[in-house]
Amino acid sequence: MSSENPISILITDDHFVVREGLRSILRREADFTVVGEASNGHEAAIAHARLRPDVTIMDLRMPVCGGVEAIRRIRAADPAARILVLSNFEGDEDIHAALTAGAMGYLLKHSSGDQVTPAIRSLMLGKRWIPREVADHLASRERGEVLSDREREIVKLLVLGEANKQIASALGITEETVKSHVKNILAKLQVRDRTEAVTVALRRGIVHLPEV
Amino acid sequence: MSSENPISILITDDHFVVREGLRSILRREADFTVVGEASNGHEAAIAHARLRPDVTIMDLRMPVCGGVEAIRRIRAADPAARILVLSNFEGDEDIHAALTAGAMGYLLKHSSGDQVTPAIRSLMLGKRWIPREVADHLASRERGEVLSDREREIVKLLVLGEANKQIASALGITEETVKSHVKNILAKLQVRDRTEAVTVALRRGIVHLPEV
DNA sequence: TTTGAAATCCCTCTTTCGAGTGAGCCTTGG
DNA sequence: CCAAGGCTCACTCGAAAGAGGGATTTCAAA
Repeated sequence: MSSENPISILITDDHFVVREGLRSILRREADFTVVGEASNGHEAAIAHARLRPDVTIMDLRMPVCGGVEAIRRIRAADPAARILVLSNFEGDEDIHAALTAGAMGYLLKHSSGDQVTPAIRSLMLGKRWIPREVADHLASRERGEVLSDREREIVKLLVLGEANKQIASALGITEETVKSHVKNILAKLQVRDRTEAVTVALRRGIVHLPEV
Repeated sequence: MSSENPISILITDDHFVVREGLRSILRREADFTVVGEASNGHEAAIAHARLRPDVTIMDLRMPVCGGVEAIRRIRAADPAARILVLSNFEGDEDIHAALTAGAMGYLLKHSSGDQVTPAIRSLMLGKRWIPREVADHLASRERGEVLSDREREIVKLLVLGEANKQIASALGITEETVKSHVKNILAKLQVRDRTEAVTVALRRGIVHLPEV
């Protein structure tokens, strides 16, 4: 808009090509200035503290330190920080985690790309930017039942293929208790068995595949 | 190199930001010309037939039609086509499928980005471009046992959480046969149960999570 | 031709899962 | 205070799953 108030932007993404693409898109706006880049959540938090950008574009799935954790840290240091998530993933859990951590906007990478600029301008006006597509996923989470912390913990072990007995000893509880939790998880996720529970949990972003 | 022989490039990726990033990177080379873009495998095959680019940059996981299928089609129409895969995923199965389909190079998106240009130049010299990181994954596949077509088919159903009985009726075979296959799958993937088999298969790119 | 791998099927046996039911303890929020 | 939900455990029971044996046919490679 006005060249008197350049908008400073910090880009966070572990993919070089994506960072480059964002620079290219943002360059088209005369009042946008990319003041820094980070390739993981840890770097992002440090860079934000130093640069205090008007807007931070944040990927979610990054090595070392994920985007959600970075959002938490940044908002803890600066509650007014404006953070725009740009993620591949549309799991309702990812979306919810990012927004409750303090993100003000959420874009999907496969969206047409002409949304980046208006999203940033929206955040600068103090308004959120949540596309309907994203909001729908969030709504589906509210409708469906939410796993408790303990249940989430169990799902993580289910993903590793652990048997109930092993989960029990890992968590220091009885196998009966594990079975009880698993039963509740199956009901909440509306699946028939633990294997389906794993794929649904992965799709919804409740847990992620272990790296390598 | 020489401005007399501009190298024409087709970009295929479903993410706008990535396409933009590639354009930005390729623009720096005076003899590179991006002649077209495609956002899925189907478009890529059509665009390639029309444009006959010197090099095609290809993502693997795309909606409608995946990259591997696109590579097959393009190479069927033009066996000399030079295709450079640029993928997030490092599952040994993805890598193997792309290379046997006819890809001449394989880059990972999280690589530093300064590899794109040399990779293209390498392909133009008729040489492959397989980073050690990628080659290692490929080697790990060769070491480990490879699933047969039938076993792969069964794994797809395992991912959906189907019970042996349901898999049996879906494939028109006996439950005993399914159990036999599952047993072999567990042995080949070196896992304890079907749930772990699912996560390992997903990590290795043997199967993918169903969309939505 | 022999060898081997893949796919099919069968049988036994043990372990694990998951449904069903119930119950005690603790914390949090009306 | 009390209800609600989360976490814990117990017991039964039928249904799967998986280990461990074989066995057959087919088909392609050595």
